[in-house]
Amino acid sequence: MRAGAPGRAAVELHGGRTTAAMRGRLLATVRHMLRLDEDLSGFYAVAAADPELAWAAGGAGRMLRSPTVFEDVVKTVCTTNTSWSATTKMTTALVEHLGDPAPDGRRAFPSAAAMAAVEETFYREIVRAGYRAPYLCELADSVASGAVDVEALADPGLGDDEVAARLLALPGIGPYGAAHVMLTSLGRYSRLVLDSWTRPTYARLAGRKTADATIERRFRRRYGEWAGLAFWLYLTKGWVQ
DNA sequence: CGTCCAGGTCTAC
DNA sequence: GGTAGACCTGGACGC
Repeated sequence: MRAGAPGRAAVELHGGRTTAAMRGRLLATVRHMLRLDEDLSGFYAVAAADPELAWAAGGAGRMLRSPTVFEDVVKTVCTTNTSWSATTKMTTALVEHLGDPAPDGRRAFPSAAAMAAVEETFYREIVRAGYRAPYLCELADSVASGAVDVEALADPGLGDDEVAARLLALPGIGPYGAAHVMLTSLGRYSRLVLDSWTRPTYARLAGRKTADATIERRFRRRYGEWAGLAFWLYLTKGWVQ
């Protein structure tokens, strides 16, 4: 995927021939990943009245997500207590060793079944996941066996509290991970992602160090169910402006 | 070469 | 319910 003309994105296909059905599925996946059908008008209505976030009301806030919730959960575990370079190395190793290969040799992110088929030593020695190795094994096993259905967390019929509780029950997912998966993968914007990057970034922008509870109160008061998205955009304004 | 720590979580008080 | 300590790894940093 690459940027096309303003307001457009282009998808490049590598490898063999494609059928209309394949292209249809690909388009649906890309729409899903880019969250093109998301309705953020409720958020924009509030943001427009906020001098700090009025810029976002022009169309910001579509969080890129993976094709599956499982992939986002695994990647999120690989962001915890480590550097971004290590995160990319871990996820790259998963793809290179367990991913389903395409005709051109490129590989997709592995399925839960593929991840469940290898031993814990694979995650330690090849993926270099360290103490996360047993978390990744248990996660893959429970999803592959059907004991846990992480895709079901996208069900709009579920409340945020219920979804958060189920995410927190997953191995390697704590408050940060749950908030991160909810914001990026599930389109649930109420939780603030508080971690070693967002805290100091907020402190810098706000001009002073602030307790988590205070930050949450500020954003919840003004943005309610959109608090997490508002917080994220407040922090990342510099990325796009 | 030792220490610290990076987009935290879990366990045991 | 809140809070120390341990936890893999590897790059950055001070010595």
